[in-house]
Amino acid sequence: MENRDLKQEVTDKYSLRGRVFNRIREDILNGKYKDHEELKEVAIGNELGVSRTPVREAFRQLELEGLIQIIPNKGAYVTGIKAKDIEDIYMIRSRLEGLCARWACENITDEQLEEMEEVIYLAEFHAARGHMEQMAELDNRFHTILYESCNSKMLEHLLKDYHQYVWRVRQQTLSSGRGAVSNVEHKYIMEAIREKNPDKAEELANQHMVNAYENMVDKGLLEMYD
Amino acid sequence: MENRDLKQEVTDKYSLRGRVFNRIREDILNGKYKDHEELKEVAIGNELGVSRTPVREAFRQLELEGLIQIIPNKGAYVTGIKAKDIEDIYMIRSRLEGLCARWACENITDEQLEEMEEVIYLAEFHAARGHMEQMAELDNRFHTILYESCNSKMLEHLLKDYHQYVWRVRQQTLSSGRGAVSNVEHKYIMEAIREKNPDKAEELANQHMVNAYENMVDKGLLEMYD
DNA sequence: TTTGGTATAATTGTATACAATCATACCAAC
DNA sequence: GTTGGTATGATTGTATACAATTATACCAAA
Repeated sequence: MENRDLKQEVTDKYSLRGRVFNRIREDILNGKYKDHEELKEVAIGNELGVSRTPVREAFRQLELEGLIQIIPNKGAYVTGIKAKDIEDIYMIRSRLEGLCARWACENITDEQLEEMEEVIYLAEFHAARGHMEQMAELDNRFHTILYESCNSKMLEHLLKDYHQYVWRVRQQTLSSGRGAVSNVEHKYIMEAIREKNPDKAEELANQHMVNAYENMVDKGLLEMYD
Repeated sequence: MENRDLKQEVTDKYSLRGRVFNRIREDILNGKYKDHEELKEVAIGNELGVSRTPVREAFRQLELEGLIQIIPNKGAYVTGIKAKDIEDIYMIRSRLEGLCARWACENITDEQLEEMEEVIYLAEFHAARGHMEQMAELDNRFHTILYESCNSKMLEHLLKDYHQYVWRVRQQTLSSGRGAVSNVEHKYIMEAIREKNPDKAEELANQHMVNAYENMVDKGLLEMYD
């Protein structure tokens, strides 16, 4: 399973199926295809200039990702993200990011720790100036480093999936004033990891997710998802 | 996403792709296809009496399940389960079963609680008589009820996936004398859920998984996976 | 013997053709 | 008007044909 993500990346870049998969995934996450909308193989094939075969294969993958539902002999329907899904994902992530931070305590490399510190330092800078674009990018980088530092391809893959899945919601969260607070929490998590305190790291990372979710609820950012 | 599993089941039963998918999945989990073995589309198609198309679609799903790795223009290779994967899964499950038990406290129905109690009662009976087959089945039922009682399709689906994934290992665990102990832990979890004590339920379910894993390590059941 | 290259075979990637299933429209019987 | 059924069209399921890529075998040159 090592290199799985790398190979996947290669596939996505060079095969028609991979390009179709990414395209539809983005279109769903960005709201081009709305909830319950039917995706027809020929229509999408024509739109992207490919035949039905790669489209069908992409559909099978999208189904397992939970983004569409395929009803045999009927069709493929978009499974829009709902407020309940977001809540579930954030709670699941809270437990798993906690576990990830715990494992990072014994597996993180010096290079990763250094990069984390740099990311947090940079984020302080951009938070003070309200640079939302950069904040989103740095938040991404912090979590990606954390996921990769736990030495578990299983957990890393799972967390990256969920992270992607709620991407659109996270954008809004960060641009709603929580960026600075979030970054302070990142700093505390990093410090717990650096001092190899797994209980503290797990608890902080766990709480970090709960806070992020509660912020979204308070700001009413989930009301549009029902 | 409601009914996703149901529909999936229908697909698996009646479509060639579904049958191919299940068949290969089983063959990998049961060790017929060994680690790093190459799966060829035509060979498997001939063996099952179908063309390459349903085989290819099944491959795409198996890849996302992590059971095979597809290298573009080269082939599909079995990703054998490794001892490290099992450890990761059990630790991930420990956190998630804990969360599941917590949610069950406020969402479980009276019928589900009753069925749980029946399962535990029956398991006491069979444990005393060393009926391994029945113990495995009842363990399955307990966890399935628990997963379905949390009112989260997301978490339910995730836990069912992992549960399936480590199925073979679990068989051996239960037939190694832990069945009775495991069932007592089930009873405590159920009681915590019945008295609506989420903190206790989460902690007990969490520890239940850790215990199951440590038992496997002690009994040396993981040594064959490297 | 080793190395390099070319031809051939094997395998996957994609497109298309045909079969099976499902949705719709229309008409007849009541 | 409503119900039931049949015919038609649309859509998915599967098989197959062809293209592109990769692996293998063999031979020639060093």
